[in-house]
Amino acid sequence: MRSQNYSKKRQAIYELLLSTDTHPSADWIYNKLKPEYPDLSLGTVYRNLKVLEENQVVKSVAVVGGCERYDARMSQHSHFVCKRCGKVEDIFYCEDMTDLLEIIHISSDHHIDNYNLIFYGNCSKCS
Amino acid sequence: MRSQNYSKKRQAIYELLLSTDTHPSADWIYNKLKPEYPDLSLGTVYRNLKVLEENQVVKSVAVVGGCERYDARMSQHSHFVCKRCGKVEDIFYCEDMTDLLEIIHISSDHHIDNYNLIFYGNCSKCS
DNA sequence: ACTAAAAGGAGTAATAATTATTGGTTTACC
DNA sequence: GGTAAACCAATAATTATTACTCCTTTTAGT
Repeated sequence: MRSQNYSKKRQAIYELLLSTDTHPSADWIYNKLKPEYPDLSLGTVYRNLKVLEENQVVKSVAVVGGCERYDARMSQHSHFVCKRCGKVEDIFYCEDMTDLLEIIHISSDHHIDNYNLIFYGNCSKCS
Repeated sequence: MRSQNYSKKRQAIYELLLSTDTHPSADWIYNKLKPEYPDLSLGTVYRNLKVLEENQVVKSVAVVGGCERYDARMSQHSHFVCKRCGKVEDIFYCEDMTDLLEIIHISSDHHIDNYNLIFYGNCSKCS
C-alpha cells in the first residue's frame, strides 16, 4: 500500500460505499463510477474491493443472486434481504451476541472471529 | 412431481444430504454418487437440489468459496464456517429469535420468512 | 532531482459455478 | 398400449470473479 493515501479510484470506490446504504455489488459500483471515471475497469473494482476488504474498511455482507454485496459500515449489525427484489437493508435492532460467541467457543473449541445474521423475506414494496 | 415418489436419483441426492452433516456442495454430492450412478450428471444434481429446495426439504445454508452448501436438516439452527478449510458445522446452541423477528417485522414493515446466522472463524484443527 | 522498485490500472483472457437447451428415455395414468 | 409429463445426460451457454500482460504513476532512497 502507498503510504500517503488511497489512489483516486480506490478512494472513489470506498467513498461511494461509504455514501450509500444500498449494499452494492461490484457491478453496481462500476456502473455508478463509470461516468466520472470513463477508463475505469470492472477488474479494478473487484481488485480494490478485495484490497479494501483486506484493509478491514469494507466487508461482504451477503450474496444475493450469486452476487457479493458490500458494505463500508463496519460496526456489527445485521441485514434484511428481500428474496424478490434483492434489496439489502440494514437491521440495527439486534441482540448482542458476545456471550453467545463465548459459549460457542468453549463448547465447540472453534475460534470464532465474527458472525453474520441475515433475515430473508419480502420487503414492504414486494409483499 | 410424480405422485408416487421421487425418482431414483433425486431420492439418492436427498438421502445423501439427510445422511451427512458435512453440508455438501453440488460437486461433492456428484462425486459421492457417481460410483453408484455412473451416468449421473452434474446438471442433474443442480436441478434436483433446486427442486428439493422448492419442495422445502433442503436448503442452502452458506456460500463458502463461491460455492453453495446444502443441508437437509430443516429445523432452525445456525452454522459455523471455518475460513481456512471451509468446513461447515451445525451450531445448535442458539437463542430463539421469534420475538426479534416480530419486532423487526413491526419496525421495518418487511415480511420476514426466516433468518440465517453464520459464525466465521477457524476450526479447532485449523487454529 | 534521479532512478530503481513497487503499486496501480486497463484490457483481455481465463476460471469456475451454475443454468439453459436439446433430444432422448422412462414413468404414470387413462 | 398410447399419450403426456417427468426425468435425465450431455453439452453449450451464462455469469460473476480472478489472473495475466503490459503499460503508467508513484514512492523511497540516494
